[in-house]
Amino acid sequence: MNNKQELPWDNPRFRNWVAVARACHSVERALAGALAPLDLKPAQLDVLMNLYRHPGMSQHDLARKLLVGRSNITMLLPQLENRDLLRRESDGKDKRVLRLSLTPSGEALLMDALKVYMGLLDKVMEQSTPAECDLLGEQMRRVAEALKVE
Amino acid sequence: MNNKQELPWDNPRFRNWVAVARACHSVERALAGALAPLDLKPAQLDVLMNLYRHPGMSQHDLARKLLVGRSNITMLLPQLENRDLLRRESDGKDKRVLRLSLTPSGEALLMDALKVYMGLLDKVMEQSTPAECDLLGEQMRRVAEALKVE
DNA sequence: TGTTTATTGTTCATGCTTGAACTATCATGT
DNA sequence: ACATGATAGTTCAAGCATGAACAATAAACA
Repeated sequence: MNNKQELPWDNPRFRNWVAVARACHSVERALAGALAPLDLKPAQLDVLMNLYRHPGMSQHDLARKLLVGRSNITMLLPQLENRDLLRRESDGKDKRVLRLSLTPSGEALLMDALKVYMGLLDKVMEQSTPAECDLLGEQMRRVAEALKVE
Repeated sequence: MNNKQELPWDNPRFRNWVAVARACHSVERALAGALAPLDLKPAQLDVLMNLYRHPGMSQHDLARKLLVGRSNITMLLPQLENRDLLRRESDGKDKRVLRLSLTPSGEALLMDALKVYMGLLDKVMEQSTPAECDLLGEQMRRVAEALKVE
């Protein structure tokens, strides 16, 4: 009756997910270092990326996209707004919401940051074929989906 | 000359890594919620897991394993020690280091927490075959390795 | 031996994230 | 129109993680 027989480390899901978490953590920290010269942090880059793809977003929608509290957005945006990287314009129809969009300099900084990010990912995923890479993304999208609605 | 042609979102590595990061974030938050009844946080679970597998570790080694600063460990351990989940015993040969090990109740709590963790992973990775799962882990170990030595 | 350098763990100030309470605005239903 | 409830954003206190500076100890070497 050795309980090691049922240890999670013998389970593929567990063992491999631990690797996912570690890799994610490593990349996050490496990204933070690589973005430092741009005076940008990963969380701020996430904001810029989402505003680039979804201009006119509200803060609430942005918070949901980033899986983060609304108050976090409130604390995050003024820094970027003061650096003239994004605009917050109040919606004409609903005076509660603020519509977010990148300024040209915000877009320019985003492009620089994305080059940095891509450089890091190219180095880090060098050994994965495009097919493996797509399979990876597919699994991860399923994982995120499984946690979405609940 | 549309710069969208070279946007990172068209690049498999970028697009799929974004999915990895999002999934990781989701699982982390779901795990935090699932562990709440045990009054345990993901970072604390990481500590218990590592001490279970590597009893007698020093705080420095633990910090490196967890990809975290030493001061973080210093702030993290007293909570767990006060709950009688782990012991810190000074090394006889080197009076600087503290040897860490789980107490029986620490091990018991770890087992409970692992059941919770496994339950979450089973739900979340339900759609991935063992082979896919292993490939996933293999890629992630390569990613972590690529960031290791530098 | 004595001096210099490295390493372990701690302390502390800083910044980030969270969740709860709050205000202002809109939507619903009577 | 009016009451009720829902939603967007803010404020605030609390908890975590970080990195720099520090004390104690060990290692390297003259």
